[in-house]
Amino acid sequence: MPRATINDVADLAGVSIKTVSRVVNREPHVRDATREKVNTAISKLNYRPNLSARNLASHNAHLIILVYDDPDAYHLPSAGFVIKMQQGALRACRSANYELLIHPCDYRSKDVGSELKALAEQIRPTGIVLAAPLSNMPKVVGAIEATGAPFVQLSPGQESRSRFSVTTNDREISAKMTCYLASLGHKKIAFITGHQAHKAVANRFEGYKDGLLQSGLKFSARLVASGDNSLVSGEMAAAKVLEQKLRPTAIFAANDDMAAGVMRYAYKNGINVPGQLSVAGCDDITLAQQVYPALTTIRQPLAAMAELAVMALIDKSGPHVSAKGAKVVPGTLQLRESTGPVAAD
Amino acid sequence: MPRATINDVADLAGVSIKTVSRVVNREPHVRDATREKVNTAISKLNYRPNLSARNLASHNAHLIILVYDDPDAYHLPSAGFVIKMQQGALRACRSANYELLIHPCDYRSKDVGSELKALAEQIRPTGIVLAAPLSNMPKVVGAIEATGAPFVQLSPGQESRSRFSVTTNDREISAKMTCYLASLGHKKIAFITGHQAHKAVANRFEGYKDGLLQSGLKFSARLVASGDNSLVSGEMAAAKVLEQKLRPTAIFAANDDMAAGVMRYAYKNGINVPGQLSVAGCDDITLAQQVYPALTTIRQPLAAMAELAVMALIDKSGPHVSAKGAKVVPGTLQLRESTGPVAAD
DNA sequence: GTGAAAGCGCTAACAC
DNA sequence: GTGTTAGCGCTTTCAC
Repeated sequence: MPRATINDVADLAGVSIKTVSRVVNREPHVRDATREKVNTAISKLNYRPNLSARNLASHNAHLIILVYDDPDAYHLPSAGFVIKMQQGALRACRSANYELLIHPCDYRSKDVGSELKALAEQIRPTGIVLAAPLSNMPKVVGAIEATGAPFVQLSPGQESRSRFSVTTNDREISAKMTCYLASLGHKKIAFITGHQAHKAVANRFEGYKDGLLQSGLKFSARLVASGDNSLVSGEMAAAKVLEQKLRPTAIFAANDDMAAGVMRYAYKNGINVPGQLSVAGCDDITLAQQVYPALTTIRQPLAAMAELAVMALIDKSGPHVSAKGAKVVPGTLQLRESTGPVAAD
Repeated sequence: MPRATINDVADLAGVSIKTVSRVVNREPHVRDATREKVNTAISKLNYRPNLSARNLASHNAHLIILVYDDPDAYHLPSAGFVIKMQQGALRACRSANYELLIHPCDYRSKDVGSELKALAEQIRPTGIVLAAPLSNMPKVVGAIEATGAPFVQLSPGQESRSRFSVTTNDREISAKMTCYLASLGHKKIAFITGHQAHKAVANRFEGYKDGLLQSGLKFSARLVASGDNSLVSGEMAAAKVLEQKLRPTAIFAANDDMAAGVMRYAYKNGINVPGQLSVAGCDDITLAQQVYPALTTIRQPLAAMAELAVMALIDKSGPHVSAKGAKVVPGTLQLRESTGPVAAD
């Protein structure tokens, strides 16, 4: 049987289609009795509004596009990271009866800009959520801005006063983690930096330096190694900082994957964690609880951030894209088993 | 500026909108010269067809819904598992200019059936891809079937002749893995079963038994422990089979998460892998290469399966939903470092 | 409070 | 080969 239309409902309820439309869209100015009649007809006919028709007439696709770097293309976002984002975005979409379209892409491709431009023009979504590191690439942001589609940047690394973004307190919380390690008695705390393209991750390095300062510790370049956010790079960075005279007793990695790499190095080389070496990460992805011992890390409120971003796009109440500026959802320390007091010499 | 419509293009090219429509949809019966003119106008105006209008007129949403169990709700699908599925589905969608809508849900909820029914009726997608374990729940499958929406079951565990499904050779390949372990000299090979709801995972247990038979080994219930697909359950299952007199020298887990749990147990208890214990998993999720030593496992061609499922929904050529029956995409053994020859006594 | 009429931008069916 | 004419099912505008 063909699906019931707004006309069928109107006929059955003995009203005009406009009234049905009002009821469906929860508009005011409908008498309760009328509303009742219409609702009865709706459920009797099992009526559901046709989205395409609604979108065509209202010039609103009722659709959000979530754009992020493809976990397969490189090792930037881990699968758990993406899933968390999707969950937050979906939560917001569902509560407002919007649909979510996902669009992973390769941030390294020359054409991301035009690819996303075409996407926005083709779909004409209600809004776009742009995840890091795409959110901190001027070419990408510029391309989307040019289409006129409303968009929110997730963790752009550096806020723009003229756009709307949602971030977390990377720098502050990283300082706090560093202070925590120092409070355990660690004097030589190494840091593994993350991927170049990812500005938000770079902020964590600044936080590390802040933390050293706050704890009265001296910064040493020899206690810093660079990674690219991947587990292997963490493993190699661990080798670099641990195979030298100035040997750290704690390592703080800019993300969990690299921290897991550090633990893998420790395991291979018979170094006890946290007995001989404390390890801390950042993000709190699933992996953090799968490694042994479970990883002390910084819980990044990714789902909440994505949810807030979508809300800003679709909700009239609450913070709105048009407001510009940055909304900060603070992260928190997750103390687990991979960190402990410094060993007596 | 408002977006160009098909009328603008027709005007500029000096043809009718129908001709423009033909060019856009790559229909035949258009002279090359005319096509050329239209294409020029299209790019000059940067014209993109309005999807809502197209869908409304053509009664096709050009949209696929991917339904799977929410990784957050329980520990059934790991994030990597979901991402792989999404990637395959997206690949197929993009090549055909379809959009993908994701819909994670909780398979344990009483209302999944009606939830999915409402979804299908509301969106009226071109088709639905239903992942395991939802794909093997009669209530869920029945609800979707009732809407009349075309759908494909992913790994339903047991094939139906009256529906279309895409599966992998769980049983055969698990037998092969068991034989491989036996070929390394292992005589006592334990198995950790997976989650009840997941029929496809149960097939792996059958494959394990087949493999024992093929290798001339005897099945013993004491070498079997049950898990629920989660890492912790694998850890507990390892404890069960290893803390007994009939101690296995190899453990084959029905998925990678549980295999990682086994390795975690081994690590905690000073058991060398693969020196004293060989460990094998199934799925080949990212985690398999993140644990140390890297996990020998069965590579499940999840992306390929999802891609094939979507193709069946949208592509006229190639296998089509209407064909019914099951398409099998074979898995393969991934030999890594967690398995080795049995230790001399 | 409610309704009538006019589209939204496209495809389908059929004419030429 | 190409064009004309009707809708698709809804929202919008404005009248009452």
